[in-house]
Amino acid sequence: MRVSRFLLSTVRETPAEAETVSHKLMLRAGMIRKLAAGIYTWLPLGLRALRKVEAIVREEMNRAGAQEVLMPAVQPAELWQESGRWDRYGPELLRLKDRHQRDFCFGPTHEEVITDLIRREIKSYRQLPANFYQIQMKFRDEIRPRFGVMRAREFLMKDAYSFHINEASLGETYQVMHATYSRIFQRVGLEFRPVAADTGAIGGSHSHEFHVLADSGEDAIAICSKCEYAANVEMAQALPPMGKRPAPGQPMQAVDTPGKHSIEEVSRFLKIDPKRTVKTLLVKGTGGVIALVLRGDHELNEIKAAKLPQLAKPLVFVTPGEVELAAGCEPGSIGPVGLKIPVIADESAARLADFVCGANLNGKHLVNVNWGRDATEPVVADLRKVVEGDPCPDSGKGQCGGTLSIRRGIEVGHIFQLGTKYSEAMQATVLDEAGQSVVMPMGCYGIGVSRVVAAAIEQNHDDNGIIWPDAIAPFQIALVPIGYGKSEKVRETVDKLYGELVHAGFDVLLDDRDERPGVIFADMDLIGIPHRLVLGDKWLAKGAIEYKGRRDKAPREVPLDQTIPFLGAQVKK
RNA sequence: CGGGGUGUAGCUCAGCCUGGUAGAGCACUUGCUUCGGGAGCAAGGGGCCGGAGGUUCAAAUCCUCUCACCCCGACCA
Repeated sequence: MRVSRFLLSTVRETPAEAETVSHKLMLRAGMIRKLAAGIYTWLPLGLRALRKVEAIVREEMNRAGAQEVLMPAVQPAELWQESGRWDRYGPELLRLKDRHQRDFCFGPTHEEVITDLIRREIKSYRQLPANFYQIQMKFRDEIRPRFGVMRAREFLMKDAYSFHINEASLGETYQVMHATYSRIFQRVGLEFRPVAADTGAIGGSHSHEFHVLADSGEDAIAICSKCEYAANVEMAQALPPMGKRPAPGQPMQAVDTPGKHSIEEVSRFLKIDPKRTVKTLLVKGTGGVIALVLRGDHELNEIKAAKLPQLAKPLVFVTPGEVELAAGCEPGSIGPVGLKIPVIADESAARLADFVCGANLNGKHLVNVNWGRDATEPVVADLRKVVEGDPCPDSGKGQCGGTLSIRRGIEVGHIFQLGTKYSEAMQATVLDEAGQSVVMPMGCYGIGVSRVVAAAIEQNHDDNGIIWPDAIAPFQIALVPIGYGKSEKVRETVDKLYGELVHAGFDVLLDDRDERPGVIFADMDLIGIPHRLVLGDKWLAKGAIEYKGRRDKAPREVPLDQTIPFLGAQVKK
């Protein structure tokens, strides 16, 4: 492609609306333009990257034996009423009426449509297992679209749905999809982790999210230094500390801590490690108020806490007034000693001896407190968020000896074992070997294709712009002539080389504009072309060409007649 | 949906407080010079100041109402 015939809409100044790096760079590089909140046009440059991601996804899905279909974006309400989601999905479902006032929606996902299709088309266990996918625009009327295409309302998604005769078959396909997703993100060229995820409202036994690691990611992920363990921090199990609780030492004693409330204030005032203190949080239980106790340096994991049977379903903290009633003091001075309400302590807090806690009296704390002796032995549970350096729970496979580090991630894929949630509601059955009607267990597997593009930029950029991984770069090679308009020889040589490169199968962008070199270099860096060739009269005289990889600090010289084999070795296909 | 903010040239913004002929830089067009890291000079095109009402002799500016967009929270590929 020649730049003179390509819509290269780079802008020097960052549009005010953009906040994140990928959003800024996608606008500046001329990849996308906004039409409305969360709704974007993909310009030629952006679409090239998007299509490359799409192609990799399609190849790997096909390789995994999935069949491509294309389902309608607009779907009749009846299907959604049948699955029960017409009412449950809420305002995120964009609803519309046709000229006959019949209800439709713009598909945010396609479980209903595929289940309807399959219950009509598949009758026998002989046709199973079967896995169908599509790559198609979805619409979700997000409360707050942001970060450009990272969280758009309209976005390109690969969604796949598998159907099975039994759970064992579902488990097998799930493993295949897990491996397929890993291949996909590996090929795209991103640093990623499959992460154990909460099955939550959707139910089912297994779910993994695939996260691209990037500092700007919205999710915190705990990753093991030694093994493959990775989990959303919300999910990551905190192992109980090793060994037994030490025996009580000193007798308990009340101390004045005037005006000191937070753990930080109290521990600094008493010159004590926050690890020797506990914090007490009061929440609503199914009966009355319940106290949750954590070690001072730990934070409550609200997801874990909400799962405790003793607690009210959405986790609710009590008001300061209710704290006064239950503990007899302000929130900064609560402690487990003498509390008349049930106490649930995190494993680490329960393992402390001679610790510091609030005295349930304003301005006072207790030191050398011990469970059993001073405070009632608490119910023990895993309540806290894991922190950097925690031992790896090792997916239950024994001790790997690694420690956890906390990284940020962008969720680009999610795989689920759905079970029979939809097939049951919509009566998708087949006959098994014995001629019995069986409800098909299902799996579903999504990849945010357009989000992958943004995530790739979040992970790969510098001050000058995007740095594409070779596999999804809109162009692999930037061919930059110096003096294209002036030097007949340069033009001839560059045109010839361009033809040869294209013939050799490279995606080449020839910048044949009558621009100063600085402008061209800046543009090529901004749009992130991973390999750059520069040719001018001074190189021609040497019979050589200049090559620079986008990440390289300095360019190097390549004999002109070696250009193609040289690039063959440089460019990853 | 709650809280905060912004709408003026294609982009980034000034002008608004204190009403009186709509501006700058970048981008765009033309010419000349320049030519390995976002050039210089000159000339030019481009605005219903988000929209609707009002106050006033006079409104980008003051008032009311609307719409759109952005940022912070709960959701998700």
